[in-house]
Amino acid sequence: MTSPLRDRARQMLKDAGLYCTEPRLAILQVLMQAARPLRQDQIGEKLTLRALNKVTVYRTLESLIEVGLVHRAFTYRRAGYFELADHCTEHQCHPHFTCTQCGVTHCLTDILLPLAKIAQKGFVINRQQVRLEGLCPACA
Amino acid sequence: MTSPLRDRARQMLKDAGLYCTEPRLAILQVLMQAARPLRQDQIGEKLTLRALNKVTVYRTLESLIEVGLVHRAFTYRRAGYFELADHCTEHQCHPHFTCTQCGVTHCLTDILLPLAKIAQKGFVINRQQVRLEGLCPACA
DNA sequence: AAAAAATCTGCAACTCAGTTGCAAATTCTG
DNA sequence: CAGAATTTGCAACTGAGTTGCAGATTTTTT
Repeated sequence: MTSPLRDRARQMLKDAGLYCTEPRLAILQVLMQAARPLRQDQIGEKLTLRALNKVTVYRTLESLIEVGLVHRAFTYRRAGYFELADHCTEHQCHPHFTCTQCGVTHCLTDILLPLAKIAQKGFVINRQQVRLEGLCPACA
Repeated sequence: MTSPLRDRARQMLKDAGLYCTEPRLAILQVLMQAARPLRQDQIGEKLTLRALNKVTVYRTLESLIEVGLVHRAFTYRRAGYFELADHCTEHQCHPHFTCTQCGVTHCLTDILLPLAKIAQKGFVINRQQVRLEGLCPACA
């Protein structure tokens, strides 16, 4: 029960200082083969060897995130926050910067993405959102 | 019970072709005065005239989104999706493009934001995520 | 301005993602 | 291999967001 993929996963866990357990190996392998961000339940479905309790999946993901092997990805649905579309054009919204200290959101209007470059490659953009988090000048 | 803010809200609803109701006026006004994206419960708390059922708040936000007056904003927590951090440096993750048709996520490595420009203004960036949605070349 | 039509609101009950406490199982260390 | 440290699974829970439906409100029609 070994494979190059599995060995790489094992090494990643070792390097990160995490216990090398079956659930972690399995989940890491699923993510390494994924072509897109996956939800907890989608990860569960892709597990071949044995089913894992969803609590385990969530906790495993949490540890993998903690050591920097995995991160969370956004989607428009289930975003949880709402704001006026005020400063946004049809397909593009000004990049936002949210200060993790004071919570205020700044609109960085001059840091727009070079959309033309993307369109040039044949991508049709229907929704764009850029989000930055950190400390604003006042809190830094 | 009228004010410039309220009048603007009223006009926005009218222009959008929505019934001009008390809950919609109230919620729109809250969002117009907000310095940051708000959750449903935070919006509820800021309502001064009268309390609104959370179902009403959610449905109102949904209609406002439908007509383009409001949009959803991301946060790292509660993102719901997970992916390997593989291609990401410490504070910066490659811009992602997700095709709404086939669901595949592409990494657009050469469309990075000019981070230096932002740092120059005194912002400290701890987390950055750029997400694009639309049609990929194969699906367009 | 009243009545009819269209739409919206609130309630109660529900679904579904994600969390918590704890005992049993697994992994690492010496 | 034994003991210590950590992880896993279960069951039960929390909290965001949804649904059906009856009653209320807004707009349109006359």
